[in-house]
Amino acid sequence: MKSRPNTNPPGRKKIMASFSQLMATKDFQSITTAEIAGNAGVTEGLIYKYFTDKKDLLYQVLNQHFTAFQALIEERTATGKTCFEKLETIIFASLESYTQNRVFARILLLEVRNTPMYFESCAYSMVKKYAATILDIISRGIENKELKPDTDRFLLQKVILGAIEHACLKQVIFNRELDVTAASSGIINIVFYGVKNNECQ
Amino acid sequence: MKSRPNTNPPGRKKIMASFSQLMATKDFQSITTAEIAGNAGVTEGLIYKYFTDKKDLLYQVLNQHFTAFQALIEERTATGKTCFEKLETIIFASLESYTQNRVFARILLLEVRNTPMYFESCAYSMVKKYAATILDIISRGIENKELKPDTDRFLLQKVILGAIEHACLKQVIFNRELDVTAASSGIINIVFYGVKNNECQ
DNA sequence: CATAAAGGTAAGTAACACTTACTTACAAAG
DNA sequence: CTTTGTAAGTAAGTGTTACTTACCTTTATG
Repeated sequence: MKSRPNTNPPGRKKIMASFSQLMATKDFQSITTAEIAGNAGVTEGLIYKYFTDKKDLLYQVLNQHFTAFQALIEERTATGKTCFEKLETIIFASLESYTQNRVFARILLLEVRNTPMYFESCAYSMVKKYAATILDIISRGIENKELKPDTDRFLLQKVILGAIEHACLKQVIFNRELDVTAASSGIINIVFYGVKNNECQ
Repeated sequence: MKSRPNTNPPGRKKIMASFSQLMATKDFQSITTAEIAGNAGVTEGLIYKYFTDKKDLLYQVLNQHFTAFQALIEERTATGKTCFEKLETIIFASLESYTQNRVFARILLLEVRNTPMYFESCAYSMVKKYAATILDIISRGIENKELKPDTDRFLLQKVILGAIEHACLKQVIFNRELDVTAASSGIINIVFYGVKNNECQ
């Protein structure tokens, strides 16, 4: 009675790949299970051997992408020194990931949030971990006096998260190009130095 | 042959009201056309006399809410004097609307963006108008030297839009309370003055 | 080699968005 | 007062599609 190693069966991999490929050109709703199966070269029933739901398939694909993304983030932010540098790195990496992997971005920013079930999925816990990373950098920035002591950590976190999303939202939706470097340095400059003009007029 | 006035038939109104009511407790996908009709006291077929689609119904309801919202925004921003005040007003009004009208917020922030069709709807042109209002305030702020001359207007617009959204996203999703005053003044302070600590340490 | 479990298939089902063909109300024109 | 054209509303389908159930096939090991 051997407990077979948790191998990822070829059918399962094919289904996820097929689905990812379809998501590159169509939205979730208009992709049918028949289409996913046909494109993967398996039967429709097999989808439900590995995924409870069509939505579950979506979450699993998102989770797969997010796992790679989170690893990248953690690796890169380890090297940064100041709070400023770390936040710029994380913003840059986020925007870069979103623009280089439009499927990932489209799923995360446009397709999953409409279902309550998502917020109980493992994909969402990855998002929470990502958000926590940002919050942690902010907290340390306050501690070492790099940031103003009365900074609202949670609000700053939300401003940064929102800025990242909206900086690439239009580009992701309409498949346009984005200058990642300019956007990330622009965001971090606004948030750090503010936009108020202090020069004498 | 009298051209009857463009009256809004009772059936149409009942359908929109019924749908709005259902959206308060359920997500779009799990609301059925039979449910909408039953709750409205009409037959299913009538929905398709007034709306091309279930999605079209969603957009029309959103548009209705947004029209009221945009009127509010325009009325209030007229009174503000400085760029700072105007932006604070618009952020406050947005957050207030989102928290007071959760259905509107849920539709706008979570339910519509997943379909390409939305971006051709009249509801989306309202959103563009709203975003243009913010951009206009920023542009004037740069002109009259209230904002730094090298401010990236479009990026600042995105930071503000993103901040508004993320400031209330969690509250909208999980139906929690939000301190609108604290959030809006917090956002505007971060964006105007920045979070960098300039005090001598 | 028996067998148990995982990998995979094929046919079917229920639900639901949307259609079609029809009826009723009603406001003017003749 | 009748005719007529149109808008409001109904009732009974229909095709598609997500999901199920029962079944076959391969493989690995006790």
